[in-house]
Amino acid sequence: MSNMSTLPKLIYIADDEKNIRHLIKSFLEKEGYQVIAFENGDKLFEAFEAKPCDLVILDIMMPGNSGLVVCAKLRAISIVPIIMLTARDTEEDYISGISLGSDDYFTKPFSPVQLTMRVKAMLRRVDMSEPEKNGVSPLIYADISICQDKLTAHCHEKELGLTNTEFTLFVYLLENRDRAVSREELLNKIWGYDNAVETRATDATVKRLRQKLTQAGSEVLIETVWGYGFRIGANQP
Amino acid sequence: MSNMSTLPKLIYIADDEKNIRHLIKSFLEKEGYQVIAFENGDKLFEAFEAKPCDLVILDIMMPGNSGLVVCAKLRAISIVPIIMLTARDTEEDYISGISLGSDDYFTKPFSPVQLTMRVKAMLRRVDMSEPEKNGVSPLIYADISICQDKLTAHCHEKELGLTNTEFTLFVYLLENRDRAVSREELLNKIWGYDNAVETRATDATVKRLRQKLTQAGSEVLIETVWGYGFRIGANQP
DNA sequence: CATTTAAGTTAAAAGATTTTCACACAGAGG
DNA sequence: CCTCTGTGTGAAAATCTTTTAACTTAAATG
Repeated sequence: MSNMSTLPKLIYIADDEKNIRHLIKSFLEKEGYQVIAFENGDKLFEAFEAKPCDLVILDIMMPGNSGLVVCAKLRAISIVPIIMLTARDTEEDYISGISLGSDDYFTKPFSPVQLTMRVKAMLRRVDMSEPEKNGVSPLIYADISICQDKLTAHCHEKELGLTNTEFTLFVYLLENRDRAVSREELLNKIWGYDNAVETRATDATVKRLRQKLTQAGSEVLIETVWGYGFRIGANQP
Repeated sequence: MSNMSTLPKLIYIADDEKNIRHLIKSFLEKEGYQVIAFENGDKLFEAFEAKPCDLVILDIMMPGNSGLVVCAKLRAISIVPIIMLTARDTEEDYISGISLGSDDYFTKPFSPVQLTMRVKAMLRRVDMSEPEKNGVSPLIYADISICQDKLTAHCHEKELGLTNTEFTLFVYLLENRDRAVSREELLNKIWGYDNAVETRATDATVKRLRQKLTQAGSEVLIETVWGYGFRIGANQP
């Protein structure tokens, strides 16, 4: 990363599950952010009043004030980007109806890579609006260019029309272009930490991805590393 | 190794079979890592809470909490790389359905050399992401260069297209370029510790390897040590 | 030399893994 | 509700790898 020269961004997390808290914290710290975790939303709010941060991640289901309440309170005093976490099924419907200012939300179990991508994109965006930086440098590989803000992938001006999973997987492979990635790893990073999907789910997604790449006439290919996983590569046209 | 100047990496292993524990331990220690072995996962987890390590190797079938549970617990508090070991057949199906965060897994009996390679690759990767080291120095011998991250071998820009076994065998010979390696040794290190394959398996693999080397026009050759095994060498062109 | 033992070659069999395809299922949006 | 889309699964088909077994060739030995 080249623009990490400025101050590291500060991120607050609130989740009553110690495990999740740590998981998110370590993932984001690896990206170079400064992360402080709280065991409930009220403590986070207190801290925020004392010292505002650049982004907030809030679990909804927590002792004390619900994440929703904290979100509203935060939103009342700040436009800090907020990401909400919800347990699948339990609150999902409830949430989708309400939108009191969170900028995004994830259902558990979420994909660490996707969460990280989203955080990066959000921070990039606020970073951009303050100075007058114009564009984000897209992720480029051979004839493929990816806009992580728009979540689009282009090949020669043509949109690939990737779905969510495909996009995340593709970006992950691209970011690890210098090595082979195992199926296991993909499962954990893309699908999430306690998923219960078969390993072949990766194959299915890769297959669809390959198809779209081929259709678009890209020279990029997802090579198979037999008995292991995949690796990004390109034809020499 | 040139970048071993930093602190030695710390690796935790949990396996109830004393033999396996020691086998892995000695292999990894020979690579310069600091290794601590535990007889079950719970002890490992305790130790990890007290002092985190850089990589974890977990057997699944163990007294006390299953390796799976420990893996999930670890994953919840850390993104430390985890490698799981499973007995073939016994739990494989069971496993394939579950994937709670291990970064990789091996089925017993596994190849010590491959396990070591994988460990090295993983640690190299995390090592790389912290500072801004760019490339990994490839393993080079004569006109052959090997990228252990991509699992590829090149000769004059040309990919050799080695299979898994071929690759592992080749790397092993290359790393022991200064001596002859017996068939027995290869069988143990590459094929695994309690395999039941015929000795001829090595010959078949070496034959294919030689063929691919010749086809690629490499000057590297695998010499035969009569009545013993093989040794790497090269033509003086 | 003849003999014995080891190594190299093959091709076929056996084994694994990946790819493909069709279908089921769930959520999103009319 | 119904339809559409995105996704995961199962099973067959296609591939790719590895092992085995039979046979040939080469090296040592007396």
